[in-house]
Amino acid sequence: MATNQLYKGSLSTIILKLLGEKGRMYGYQITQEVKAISSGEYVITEGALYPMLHKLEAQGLLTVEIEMTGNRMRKYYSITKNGKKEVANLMTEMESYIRNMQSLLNPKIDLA
Amino acid sequence: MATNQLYKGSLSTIILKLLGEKGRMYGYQITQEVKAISSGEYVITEGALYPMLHKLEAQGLLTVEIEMTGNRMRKYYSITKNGKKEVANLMTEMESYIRNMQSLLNPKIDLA
DNA sequence: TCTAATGCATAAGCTATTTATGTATGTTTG
DNA sequence: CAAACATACATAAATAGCTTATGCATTAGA
Repeated sequence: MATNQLYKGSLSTIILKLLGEKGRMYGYQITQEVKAISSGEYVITEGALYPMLHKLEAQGLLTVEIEMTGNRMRKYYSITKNGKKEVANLMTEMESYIRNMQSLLNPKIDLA
Repeated sequence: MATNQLYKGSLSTIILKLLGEKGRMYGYQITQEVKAISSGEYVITEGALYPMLHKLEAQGLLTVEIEMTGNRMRKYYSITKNGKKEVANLMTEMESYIRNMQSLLNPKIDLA
């Protein structure tokens, strides 16, 4: 990973939002989806993903169902009611963050 | 700090960009400026600020001049040529981050 | 005169992450 | 058909970027 540090702190927001939009997804699928949407610029590492999924489940924001595709296990995650509340808060924080960054970093806003 | 984790990783970008725009600033002044611009939503702690200023100086991205205002010390920082190169890279990364977040979190973009 | 603000600094601890492994199945390719 | 790569889960150690806590000193305000 020669990538930048900016994505730190946004993983839970991304996971919850994605599950809120797309319905059930399994871990590996989330990594592929995020990589695709970000044009390969954000690659979620497994060491970050799986502990985060377990944490969100432990917090009651996600539920999990294990399914077998042939001999291969998949753990499908879905967002809970509390998860939906939480994602709304996280989205507000993200919007506020982006707004503040734009203020801080683009002082040349055209107010004309 | 009950604040969110999203600001992690953006401190160096903010400092360098601010110094690139405003010219010389001292540490405390940076914290006040950032707090004001973000409407109090981003408060840089001293424990984060000063080590970062020292790090950026050690990397040759900032230079420092000590001045006395009466009996009170101020350390004025200015951006170097290498700092300007670096801030350009960091800005590109920030723009890319924000673009990717908007793709990931606002799937309902009007393409109409 | 006590408190808050200004202005610097560092050390310990926390937390989200990266890096490094590990296990196992399925698919592609030389 | 064997090796490499993709799929799919998992965890532990190390790292990075902070927060929290503390310290010192000057200045302004209640």
